[in-house]
Amino acid sequence: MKLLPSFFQDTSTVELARALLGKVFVYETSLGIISGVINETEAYNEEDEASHTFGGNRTPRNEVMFWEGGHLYVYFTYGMYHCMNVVSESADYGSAVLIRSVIPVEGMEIMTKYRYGDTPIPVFPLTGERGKRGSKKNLCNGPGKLCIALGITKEQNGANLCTKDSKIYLEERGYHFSEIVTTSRIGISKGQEKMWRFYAKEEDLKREEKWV
DNA sequence: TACGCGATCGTG
DNA sequence: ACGATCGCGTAT
Repeated sequence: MKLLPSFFQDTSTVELARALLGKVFVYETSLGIISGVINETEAYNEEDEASHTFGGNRTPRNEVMFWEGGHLYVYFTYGMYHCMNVVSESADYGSAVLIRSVIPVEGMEIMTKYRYGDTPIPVFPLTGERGKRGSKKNLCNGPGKLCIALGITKEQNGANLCTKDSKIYLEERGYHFSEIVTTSRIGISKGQEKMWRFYAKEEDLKREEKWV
């Protein structure tokens, strides 16, 4: 069952960032289902100097951050990488949660192809040249890496995660982390005082026997 | 129209 | 510690 709009809209962005840990990100692609447990996030909102939307700054690039919670915001950075965010709160308030890492669940073979260039769909930059074959741990542990592994580009920017026929969505599957760490965010200069990064260690991952 | 920088990553 | 590489925002 897909997470509903209320899940994304009825809490603050910082609370949502925490609540997203343990949820499963799912992408139904033409090659098969790709999914992973979210284990690292960061919150960004209009009151935050590090946010694209600081002070209500609304541009073509960050437009999706102002849509209602439950959309996907994808942007391009460092001239090489995409980063993916889950839009939060209500329409016309610019806020989102950056997904920094997931633990692969389904479709690791597809992720490996996307990361290392064995795919017949050669869409992603630099996938063939770099690095060593991904272990489960190394495949999606970073905001740029996970977009390559999951096949997320600007084409998916603005996708609605909550419609009946959406191919990209989030689910509750009973995954649970025993310990959540709260820290300052990575790669920002302003807003370092905000403790808006949340992560869990992979070895803490547990799965309940039953789930809703 | 021009320029400087960045919510990164893998290698050294 | 550093270079790759380009879209976007800000300034001209």
